[in-house]
Amino acid sequence: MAGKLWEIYETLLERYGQLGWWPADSPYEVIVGAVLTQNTNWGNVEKAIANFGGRLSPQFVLAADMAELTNIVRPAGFFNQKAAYLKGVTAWFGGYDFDAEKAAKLPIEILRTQLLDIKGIGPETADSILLYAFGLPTFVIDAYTMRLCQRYPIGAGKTYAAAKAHFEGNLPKSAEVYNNFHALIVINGKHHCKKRLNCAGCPLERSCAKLGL
DNA sequence: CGCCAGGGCCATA
DNA sequence: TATGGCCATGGC
Repeated sequence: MAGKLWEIYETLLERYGQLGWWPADSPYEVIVGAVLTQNTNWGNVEKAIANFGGRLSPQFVLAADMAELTNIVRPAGFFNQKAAYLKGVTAWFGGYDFDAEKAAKLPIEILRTQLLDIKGIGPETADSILLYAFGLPTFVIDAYTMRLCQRYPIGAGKTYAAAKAHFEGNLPKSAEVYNNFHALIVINGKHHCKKRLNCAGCPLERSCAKLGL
């Protein structure tokens, strides 16, 4: 499995190591974090998670009234929408008895379609849930990944679907690889490949074209 | 003070 | 199908 993509993976791996990633303690917390982090700094998500005060569970979210849930979620921004989104995705998860292993036994395309039908769950949030909560092999394309694709000459395309197809078509179909690779892209994005780029010390700098800024 | 952060919905053409 | 406005907090 040669190619530029694999080179990037190995370069990032050498720098940051295996991350085995998503900062959460349970599949459901991954789901909540995936919604709350939409266009939002992760630090704000942590504040919102902390506001649950150990009560974070599907049962609590379903039972909470909107005013309370909105208040808990407030630090993550877009709180009115996100509180409603959490209700929706949690109700869906209830269809699988809040059991990630049970859900993961279904075909991934079925689950993905179901997730995309939920208001507030778009492609990135759906793929984050499938990969990081359920351990299923789907590649997550986020702002950091698109930015990398724009600046680094790998021909991944411009749309979410094109980039996802490019990554999945040039990597072994492995949830472990997808998980770690996406995590590495995010970590490197936070350190270096931000909107305003910070190339000093970036492990990819030698071969990066810095296209589109 | 302005910019930015691990998106997605909806109206418009 | 492709843009553009909108949603909102907190750190820097």
